[in-house]
Amino acid sequence: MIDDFNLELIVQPLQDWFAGHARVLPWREDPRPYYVWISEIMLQQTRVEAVKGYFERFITELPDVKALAECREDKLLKLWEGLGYYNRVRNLNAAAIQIMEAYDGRIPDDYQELLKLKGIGHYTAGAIASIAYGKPVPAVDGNVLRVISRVTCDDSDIMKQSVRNHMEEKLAEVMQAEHTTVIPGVFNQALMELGATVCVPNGMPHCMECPWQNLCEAKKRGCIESLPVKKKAKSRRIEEMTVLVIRDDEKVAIHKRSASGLLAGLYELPNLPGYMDTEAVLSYIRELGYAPIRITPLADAKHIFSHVEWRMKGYVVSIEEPGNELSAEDARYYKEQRKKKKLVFVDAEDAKERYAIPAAFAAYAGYMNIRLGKEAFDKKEETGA
DNA sequence: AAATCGGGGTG
DNA sequence: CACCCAGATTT
Repeated sequence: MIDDFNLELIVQPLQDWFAGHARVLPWREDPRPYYVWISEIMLQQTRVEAVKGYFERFITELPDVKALAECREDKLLKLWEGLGYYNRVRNLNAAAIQIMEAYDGRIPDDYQELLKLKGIGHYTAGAIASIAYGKPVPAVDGNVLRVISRVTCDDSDIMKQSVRNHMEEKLAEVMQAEHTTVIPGVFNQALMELGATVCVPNGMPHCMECPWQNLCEAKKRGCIESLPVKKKAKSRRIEEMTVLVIRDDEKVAIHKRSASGLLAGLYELPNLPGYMDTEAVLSYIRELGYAPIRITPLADAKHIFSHVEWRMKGYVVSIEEPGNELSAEDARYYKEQRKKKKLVFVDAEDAKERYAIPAAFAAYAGYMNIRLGKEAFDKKEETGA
């Protein structure tokens, strides 16, 4: 139990260990508030390795709060493309505007003020206040929940908000004690570093490398593998859909998703609910007023989100613009249809440079001559772009 | 309190 | 395949 454990004991071994084992990370080289903020938002539910490249590109492109506040949404989404949880970057933009208007462009150093900013919750407010400003407030993330529940051998369900609040309180007491040796930014980062590199979530923790190996209650009692306790997540629902690569000689059709919901505001390949056969696809294409020349079925694909699984059937449809055999009335009707479906024809270069397209369509990206997801980012790293 | 919101690494 | 990750917001 966390209440039966003297948390003062963990401070010095942890901070000493961190001094020799902190990873070198881009946002640690210059922990100015703006860099801490951006990195913490990117790191939400996202691994350090995935964030590194995005962080460097983001701060180069948008070096300060003002630049972030003035950036347009399409560019923000493009900078975030592949990172996921796209509301994070919209919230960054909204918060930057808040900071410009209410805080004269300066990121607040107070925990309660930070909490008022869009996209900043308990964890991130604590991280910014402690790492960038040295304030003694906790930053409890998944690593900290795991590490503390193990060292104190606490079997409370860490999915419950009440358990998280209680852990924050206990850590706040330690950090704000009278003659504490806690260095807030070091202490919080060290807890997370220990969780990420030693007291790991997958597989066996590396207890022989742990600065707490002689005081860890879970290790003493041999219950490390049963901690932390987490209620199981609900299983995913499955959605079947048909994805279309509609193209002529030079361009391919894309579609802007709705402003709310899954992948809000991103561009996608046109798709239809359910599995459709060749004939159904061809009649859909004709409804749009295009003349299909050839249709080729593609390999089935699957994409897994946290709470949904897409099972996709794909087709490449080559089309040509209808000639002047169309009556003026028909031409008008078709134009209306396309507008209603919000299809945009772009060439591959534009799709790659300007439009944020989620990794869910990576399996079919090759047919539009672009790359998506991790492949896209690795490719950019190679070419130094 | 439960659902929503991405994508990739790992055993 | 399941689980998890430097979580926040909405319902």
